Amino acid sequence: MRASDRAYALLRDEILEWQLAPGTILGEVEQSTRLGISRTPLREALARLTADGLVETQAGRGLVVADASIDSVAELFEVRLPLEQEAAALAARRRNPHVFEQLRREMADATTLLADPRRHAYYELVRRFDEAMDDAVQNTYLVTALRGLRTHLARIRRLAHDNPARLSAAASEHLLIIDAIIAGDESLARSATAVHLHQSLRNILDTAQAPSTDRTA
Amino acid sequence: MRASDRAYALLRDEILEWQLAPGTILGEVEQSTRLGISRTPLREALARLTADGLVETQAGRGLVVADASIDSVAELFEVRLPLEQEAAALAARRRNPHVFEQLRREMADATTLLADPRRHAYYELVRRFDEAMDDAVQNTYLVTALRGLRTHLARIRRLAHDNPARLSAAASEHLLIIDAIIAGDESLARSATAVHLHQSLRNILDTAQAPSTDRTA
DNA sequence: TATCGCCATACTGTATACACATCCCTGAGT
DNA sequence: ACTCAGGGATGTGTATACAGTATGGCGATA
Repeated sequence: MRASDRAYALLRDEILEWQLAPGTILGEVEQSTRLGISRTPLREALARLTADGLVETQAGRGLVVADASIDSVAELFEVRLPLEQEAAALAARRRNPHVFEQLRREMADATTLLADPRRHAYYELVRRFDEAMDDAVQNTYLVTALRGLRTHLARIRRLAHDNPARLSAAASEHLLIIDAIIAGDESLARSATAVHLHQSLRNILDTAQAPSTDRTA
Repeated sequence: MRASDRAYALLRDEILEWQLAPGTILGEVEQSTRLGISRTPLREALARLTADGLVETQAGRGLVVADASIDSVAELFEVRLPLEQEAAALAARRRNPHVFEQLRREMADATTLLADPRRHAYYELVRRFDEAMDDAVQNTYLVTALRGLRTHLARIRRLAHDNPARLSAAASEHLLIIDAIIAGDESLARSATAVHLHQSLRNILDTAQAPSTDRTA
């Protein structure tokens, strides 16, 4: 693997996991030294992160980790809703039923996966669901747009907390979306997606650490 | 201006204007020599173009200009419709009326602008309309997604042809969208956007050079 | 004659050196 | 004491050199 790829993946992870806080200055010399590579591949990594919107050029200070707060989650969902709805509708139209029937079986068993306190298997299942959607949609522009949103969502999600009850409910919502896709019911796919995103947003806002003002622990 | 910026802007223009055909191999040495810069800034430009989706890595051949054909325009509009609709609705909700009232006056005069056979002023007006929308929407994620789509649309548009009749009709459609935004009518903004995109797509498909099969001149 | 293997070449990926701009700190003058 | 100018240091942008890898051609052998 290329050094620039490793640098990109590492910095991306660190930003998404808030190990690099918003506003952190990303000096080329400092970061390349830290990662044990030269400035050339590091610059390439920073360029990609900038294109992703995870890094911004702040006048005078050079590149900094892009700002992010719970306030932007509403903005994010404003775009996510129409895109995920369209994706679900297109998936319902073009899906391979077998793929989603398999996912349906696994999602119906989600309770089992949620027994694990780390919930690794559950998140992996959701990831495979997203992947199956991307594949079924057969629209590279849509998938590209959704990927960008998911990146930012992953970062902001870290400010909120999942609990087993919410994840169990989310699994049920996913199940309905999958049913709609299998049935080829575009209208239901849109509605079920709207429901899921609504509940997801509510959970994030309800469990979020307070924005701007310090939380009173 | 940085050399990498110039290289990016130039290559981007050449790709959008089909001076660099899809599949063209972009060798680093060849291109950096042609543009009179070293490989370092050229690589940065190519990285940005890759992020834009205008350049792809083709296994074995390195970087090539991304494929594009009239076939992908349907895909493009599948994403464009929900995004532009949401943008129009948000703009109707958050707009500054004065900005759009000014645009309305100019758009109502579009016939005058269309007298110029190069239609420079007309395209400039449409560009300012898009800009006003982006500003009114107040959602960076949505604007980013739309910008990406517009880039690809600009490239594919070159395969079709505008005529004065179509542009005049398009101006009327824009006018209705602007009216809806000024009135704060989100529903009408969505519908008027759907109408405009439908007609726009139809025009592109009707006037497009034949896809895949050679046109019989 | 066809296929396999080897060698030369070309190109990408990385490191490093250099040029230029900018910002901050210090010192002197008002 | 405050301000402005100069200089040093730090950092980005670009060029170039070097290393490693992959590819294409050519030759030899079956």
